[in-house]
Amino acid sequence: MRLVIATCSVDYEGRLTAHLPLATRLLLVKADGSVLVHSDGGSYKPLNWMSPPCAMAEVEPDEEDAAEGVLSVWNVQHAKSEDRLRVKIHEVHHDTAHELGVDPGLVKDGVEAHLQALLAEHITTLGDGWSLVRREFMTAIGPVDILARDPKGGSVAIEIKRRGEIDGVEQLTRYLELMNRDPALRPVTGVFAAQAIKPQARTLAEDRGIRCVVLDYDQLKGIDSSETRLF
Amino acid sequence: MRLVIATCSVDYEGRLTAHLPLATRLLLVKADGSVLVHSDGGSYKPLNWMSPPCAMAEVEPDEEDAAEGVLSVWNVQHAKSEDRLRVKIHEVHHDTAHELGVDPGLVKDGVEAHLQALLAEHITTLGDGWSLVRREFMTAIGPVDILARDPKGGSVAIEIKRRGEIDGVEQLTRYLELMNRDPALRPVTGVFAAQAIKPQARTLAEDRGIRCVVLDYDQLKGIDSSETRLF
DNA sequence: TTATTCATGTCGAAC
DNA sequence: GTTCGACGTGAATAA
Repeated sequence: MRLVIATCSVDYEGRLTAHLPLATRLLLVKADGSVLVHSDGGSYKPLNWMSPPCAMAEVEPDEEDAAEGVLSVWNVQHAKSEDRLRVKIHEVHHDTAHELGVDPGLVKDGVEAHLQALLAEHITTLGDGWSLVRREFMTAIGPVDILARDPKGGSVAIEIKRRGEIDGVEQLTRYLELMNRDPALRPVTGVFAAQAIKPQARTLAEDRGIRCVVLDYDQLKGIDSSETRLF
Repeated sequence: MRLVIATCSVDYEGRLTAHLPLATRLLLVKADGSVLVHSDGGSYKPLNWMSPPCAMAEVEPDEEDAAEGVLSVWNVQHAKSEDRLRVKIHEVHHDTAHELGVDPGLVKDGVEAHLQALLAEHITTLGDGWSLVRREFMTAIGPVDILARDPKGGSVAIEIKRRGEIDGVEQLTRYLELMNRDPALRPVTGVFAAQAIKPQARTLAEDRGIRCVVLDYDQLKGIDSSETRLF
């Protein structure tokens, strides 16, 4: 990993065209050749970048650039597309390289899969007499998160999202439409479950007869650990 | 901006829980207090991070951590949420700080708005005899990108995306459903226009009688500049 | 402020 | 390799 603090201008050409005027920035060159251009603020997203696979070539500036004070030009070319990043360096304030080795990677917890497991385990969160049929119930257009049975024995398709938005309702609607064509399954009703449901998504869901349920992740986890404690 | 190369472990707690085992990484502390943890590969996305507004406090390790070789602990706390990042530093290989100043920011070109303007200007790309009614035609659930008239005088709602995916078809479908309830507008047909259309989106659109059109950005731009050159 | 949509999205997993 | 959906999505823009 190479760290360069430099006064530079940057141009990107690819899926769009973008330009960064002359200013002092961090240029980060990773072992795989990828380049990030960071300012001293904003978010984790660089001002400009090139993703791997790519190759970085440091070349002499042409006459015109040299006359404008450019010391060096970095041409970063993506290996599989026409995306190209060009960094014109006017002044270098810092330039070091470091050996980091391969990173062991991130361990995550708390995402949709976990929500699905918790709700499947505690399906009675939806009401007394509910039972789990199966998780990841396969249909022609993909798996429904949970297939359950309500107290009256009716089939219920449950779509789980961390954030309940309109596209989740559309997804569940497509599943329901398909499943209700199957004589062996129908009638199938829907439940849209999420940690938070946007008003527009709720309106659309309820308009289509889909029940909306807000899940409390900590509470579901709490049920889990309190039950575990009993045994 | 502070650049630290350190052997460290990192824990994030917030919208999810994540852990990074001990390894050598770049720790980037920006002027606003935000922290990025980068490995020497992957993409522009850090392994872990804290977005502003946040505060970073460097504290002494507790006895247990110290016994495991921790020299220093960074507690990074988000100002408006419970999100917290904790970096346990075992060894520092590099530590420098740099003044960068405020960045003038990025200048972009070539996004959806531009596509919309180009297609509106060259609506006959869709066929001879087509005419523009208006851009951003307002409906109760939001603006339709372009409302046009086909050679037979029929109203056409056009949805433009850079990449045509299923949610764009759903969006257009909702517009069409709504507009076809209006006696003053109906019948309204649909065109789904994008620089590239995913097969699944195309299938869904055509199944619903929506015409799919692939836009060539460079060609549209070319028409533009060649016309300009004539006058 | 909230709500919605865009993104050079990125990323991972199924197919 | 391609397609698909999730993301600590983030960021900008409109309401």
